[in-house]
Amino acid sequence: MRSVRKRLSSRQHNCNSGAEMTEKLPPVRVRFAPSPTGRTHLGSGRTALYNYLLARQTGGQFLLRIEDTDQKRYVPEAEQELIDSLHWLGLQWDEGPDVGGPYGPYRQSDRKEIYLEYAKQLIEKDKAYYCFCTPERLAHLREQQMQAKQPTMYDGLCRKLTLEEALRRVKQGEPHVIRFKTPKEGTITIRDYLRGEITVENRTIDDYILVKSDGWALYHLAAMVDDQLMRITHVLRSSEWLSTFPLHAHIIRAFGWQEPVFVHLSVFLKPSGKGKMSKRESAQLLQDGYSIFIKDLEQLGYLPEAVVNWIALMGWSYDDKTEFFTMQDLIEKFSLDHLNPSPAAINFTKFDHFNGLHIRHLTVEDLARRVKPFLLKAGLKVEDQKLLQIVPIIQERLVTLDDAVEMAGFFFRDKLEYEPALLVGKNLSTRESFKALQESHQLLSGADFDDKETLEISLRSLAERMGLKAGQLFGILRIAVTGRSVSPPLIESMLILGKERVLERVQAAIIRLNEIL
RNA sequence: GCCCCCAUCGUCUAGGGGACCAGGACGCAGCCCUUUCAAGGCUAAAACGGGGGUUCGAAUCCCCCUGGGGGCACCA
Repeated sequence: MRSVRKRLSSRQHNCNSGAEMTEKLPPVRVRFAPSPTGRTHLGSGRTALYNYLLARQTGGQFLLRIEDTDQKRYVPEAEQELIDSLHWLGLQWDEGPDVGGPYGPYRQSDRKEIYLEYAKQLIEKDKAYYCFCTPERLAHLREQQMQAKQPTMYDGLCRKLTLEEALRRVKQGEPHVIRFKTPKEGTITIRDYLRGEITVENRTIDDYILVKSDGWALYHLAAMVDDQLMRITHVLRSSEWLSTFPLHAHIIRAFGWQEPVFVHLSVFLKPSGKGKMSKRESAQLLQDGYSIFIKDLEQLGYLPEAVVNWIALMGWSYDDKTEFFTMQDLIEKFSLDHLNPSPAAINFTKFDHFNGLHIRHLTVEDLARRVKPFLLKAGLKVEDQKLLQIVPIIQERLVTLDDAVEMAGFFFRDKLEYEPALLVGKNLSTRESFKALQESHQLLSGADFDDKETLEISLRSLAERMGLKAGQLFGILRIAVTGRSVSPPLIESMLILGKERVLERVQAAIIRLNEIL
């Protein structure tokens, strides 16, 4: 059963007399807390999006918190890419490292002392302890446990130390970490919004390290402290965190804090549905014109609107038919209650469909504005006035913005390149095709290029007079005028191109065909 | 190996015990429209992983199996 509403209603049935309704939440405080260690991908984008939607819908706040406590893995470019990606998607945060806010700093590397302070509180409460075991001993221990087919966890050696003894060794400068003192008996019951209650035996939860020997806190401590201090009400995060969720609950309870609502979002699987995306597969994807990295998508000619619509629907649905959503629609309609806990395979073909859909929803001016950089990048000399005329005839044919280069490039090129043999019409001889071009040129020279209907009628009657099908004639002219066997509608293209250039091109075609006659 | 989560067409999904010989979308196939390609319209093929329960009745609730996924760091 995938619907969460059902779980909730059965749970709340007793106190609710069964009158279950989807109600709007009071204002939430939510956060997106990425670690700038690599490129920003679709999964992060979706997590950020859902958080953002919830904040906007309820009139709450959306915060950006940078989780950079691990200096070894920090990549400066990653943070810039992250920010660019979120902006491109249209997500703005209310509080964050760049915009500030009342609960800062929003960069964990600026909060080192805070975490240390809270770690010490836990030690005082006997909920954490100093551990002096070396990484070597730990690695060795793990190896032994693996071999013995035992669960791999800390054996609790330093847990037995008295606080006095530990403090003495700390004072002597002995390297140490701080570990959480997980209860070893009983169970803990935690609640994930999508999955309901999960009960775990405490003995399966490790004494995780909270503070490393270099004094930096690990995620488990830092994130819990920050969420509390920043007054976070709902934590929407990747389900990769589900396995450490019991630990997190223990930490929160050890402080005596109230737990935010936890929502663990399903992960994205690679298109085959077998496992997460790997480096190698990402490279292959790019070859095919796709990418899981948001920044790449922009360059490949995808619309942020389409990305948002697409990823919103991977793991969430509104009803049994609506599929087109703008950001505004999503803000209004998004609900935690229609989230799907099972993993979803990424489907780029569907993404293409959404991109086309959103392209078709753009105004002509907007689409022209967005297509232009792609044409320029291809080295085309774009005239704005002409582009505005072209856009309506290519709009419904574009899958990505980049497609415009192939589709409309002929409007902006001086010379067309194509195989002369293409000028031979379907089921026609070279001579017949040559004749058709000559006749066309003559007709076009005297034609009026202001009216589509008239021009089309004249060309059709020319075809008829020559005993050709309209399609045969149009096919030849299409090559002559656009250089392609597939193009936007021919007559409209000719009108936009203008009489002079059309005649030039037909003339050039006659010459070329003459060469292979 | 250990722990946890998940399970409806190929894929994304609808499904709140009877309204379901399971609905929508992408893709695929066919047809219509048509100067090519699209877009649009119509039609088709396509799923409740298996086994046990509970119930008058199960895609829906429970258990087991199987399959899939995630985690098991002085990463996040």
